[in-house]
Amino acid sequence: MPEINKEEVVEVLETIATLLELQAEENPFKIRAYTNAARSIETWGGNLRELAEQDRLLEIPGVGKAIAGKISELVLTGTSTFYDELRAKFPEKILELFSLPGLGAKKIKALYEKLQVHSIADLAQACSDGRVAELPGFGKTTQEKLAKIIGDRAKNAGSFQLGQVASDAEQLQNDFRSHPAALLVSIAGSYRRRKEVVRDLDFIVATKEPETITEFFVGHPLVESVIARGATKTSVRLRSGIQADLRVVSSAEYPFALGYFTGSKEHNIVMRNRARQRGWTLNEYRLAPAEDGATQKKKRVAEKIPRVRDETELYRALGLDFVPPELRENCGEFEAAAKGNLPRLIEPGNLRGTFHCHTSASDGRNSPEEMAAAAQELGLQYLGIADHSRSSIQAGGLDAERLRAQVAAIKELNKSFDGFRLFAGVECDILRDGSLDFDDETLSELDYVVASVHSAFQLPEAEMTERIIRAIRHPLVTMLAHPTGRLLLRRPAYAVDIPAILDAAAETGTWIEINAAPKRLDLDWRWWPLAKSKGVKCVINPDAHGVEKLQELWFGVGVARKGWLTKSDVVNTLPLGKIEDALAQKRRA
DNA sequence: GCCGTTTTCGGCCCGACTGTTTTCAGTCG
Repeated sequence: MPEINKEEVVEVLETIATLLELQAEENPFKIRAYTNAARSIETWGGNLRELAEQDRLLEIPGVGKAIAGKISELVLTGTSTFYDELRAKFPEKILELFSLPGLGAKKIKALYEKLQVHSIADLAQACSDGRVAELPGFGKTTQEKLAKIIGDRAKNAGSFQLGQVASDAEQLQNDFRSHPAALLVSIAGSYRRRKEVVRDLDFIVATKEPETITEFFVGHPLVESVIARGATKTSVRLRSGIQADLRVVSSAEYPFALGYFTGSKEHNIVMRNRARQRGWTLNEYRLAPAEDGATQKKKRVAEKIPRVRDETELYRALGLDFVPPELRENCGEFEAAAKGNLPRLIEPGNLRGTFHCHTSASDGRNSPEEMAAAAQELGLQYLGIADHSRSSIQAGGLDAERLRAQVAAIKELNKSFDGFRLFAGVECDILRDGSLDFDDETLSELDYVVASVHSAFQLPEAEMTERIIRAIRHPLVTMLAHPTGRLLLRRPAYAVDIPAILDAAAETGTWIEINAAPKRLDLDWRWWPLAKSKGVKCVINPDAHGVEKLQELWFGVGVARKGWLTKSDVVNTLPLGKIEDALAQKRRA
C-alpha cells in the first residue's frame, strides 16, 4: 500500500478544488471548502494517519464530515475514489493551464470545450492559429498576451527563493524611502512575512503625489518592463524576472493598505471577520461602518470606530496585540494576540555565534582566519568550523588526518583572539545505515559534531527516519543539519518522519538546525511550533561557504520568527561562556 | 462543503485592473 504524506493530501485537495471549478454549475463555496481544508492541513502539525485511524480528522479546522472521509480514504488506502473519478473527467494536462497568469477556471473551460485545448502546448497552437481571438470573452490582445507568456515561461519560472530577490527588494524599498515625495514606505506581501519562496514583491508608498511616485517606480533602473499601470496600482517586471507591484495610497490609508497587502490572505479574512463582528467593514483603505443589511437585521449596534494611525492601532481596534508580519498565516496568531500571549520573537541582534560553516579545506572559499574575521565584523563572539567529512567526496571532504590538522590550526588561531573563539567541528555524513563517517575517537577530539545526510536520498521513509534517528542518538552528535535535504524550487525533501525526528532530538537534547541558506531554509518554519512544544532546541546556521554568506543568518532568523521561536529557543543566542557550557553538557549527557 | 459568545440554516472578504464589452465578467491578490 502506498504511503501518502501530508503534502500529497494537500495537493489532492487543491486539485479537487481546481477541477470542481471546471465543472458546470459547481457551488463556489464547496470549492472554497476544499481550498480551505487544504490550507488548514498544510499548517497542521499533527500526524494525519494517526488522526484518521483514531477517527479524529474533524478536529482539524475546515475539515468536516465529507472532506474527512476523503482524507481518511487517502491516508488509509492510498487513493481517493472521488479524486480519481474527477481526474478522469478531464484531460491529464489541463491543470497546467492554471499556471498561466490571466487564465482562470472560466477561460480554461471555454478553451477546453470550444477549442479542445487540453494543455499548454495545445494553447500555444490555438494562439498561433488565431482561434483563441475568436472565442467570446477573448480577443486579439489576450491571444497575443497568452502566446507571449507561454514563450517567456521558461525564463520567468514565476517563483523565487526569498534570498534571490532580497537585494532587489531592499534596494527598491531604500530608493522609495529616499524619494522626497514618499511619506511612508514599506515592502509588504510574502517578502515581509518572510516566506521561503515568493512570487512577487509588493511595495506600499504613502504620498500626496501618486503620479510622481508611479513615474519614479516605472523608471527605476531595476525595472525591465511595465505590465500594468493605473492610478493606485502599478505592476512591473524587474530585470531579475520577478514581478513587483506598487500601491500608492494616502497617509491615512497607509496602515490599512500595509496590513492588507502584507496578508496573508487567510489572515486578512479573519481580520475582516473581526471587523464585521464589530459592525464595521475593513478593506485596504479604511475601517468603515458596515452598510449591508446583515448587520441591521441582526440588530447589532456598531461600535464606534477608533482612530487608526498605524498597524498597531489597527490590531488594537480589532481587540488584538500587534501581530508580527511573520506570524500572519492564520496559524494561531489570533488566539494568542487576543489573549496577549504572542511570543517575543527572536531578533537578528540576539545571535551571538553560529556553527555550521565551511572553509577552503573542503568546499568553502575562505580560510578559518578570514571566516573568523568576518564573524567578528558581524559582532559574533564565536564561530564553528564544520567542513565536510571524507564520504562527501564531491565536496572535498576531510579525512581523519586532515581534520586533526585543522583542529590543531584552530587551537593555535584561538590564542590570537580576545573575546572571540573558533570552535572545531565537522559536518559529518550520516551514512546509509545511520552510522557516522568518522569513528568515535576522531569525533571526540572535536568541540562539536554536525550530522547530516548527503547521500542515498531515495531511501523509503521508514528507513530514512531510522537512519537519521540513529545518528541523533549518537552521544557525540551535537546537532542535525538541514533535516529534510530539500533545495527550494529544485529538489523536494527526502521522505522522512519529522515528528519522529523531533521526538528523538527532544529525548537526546540534540539540536535541530535552521539552515539559513536561502536555497534550503530547512527545517521549515511550519515544523517549529511542534518542535518547540516538544522542547527541541534550535540552532541557526548559515552553512556558509564564503565570508559574505555569513549574513544569510538573517534569513534563518526569519524562519525562526515564522516558527514562533523566541531568543531562549535558539541556542546560538547564548554568549560565549554559556555556549561552551552547553556544548560540554551535551557531551556528558 | 463548512460553520456557529446571535445561527443547525443561511451565510461564506472585497476591491483594482484588464480586456472585452457598452455596463461587465474574469482574474488576481
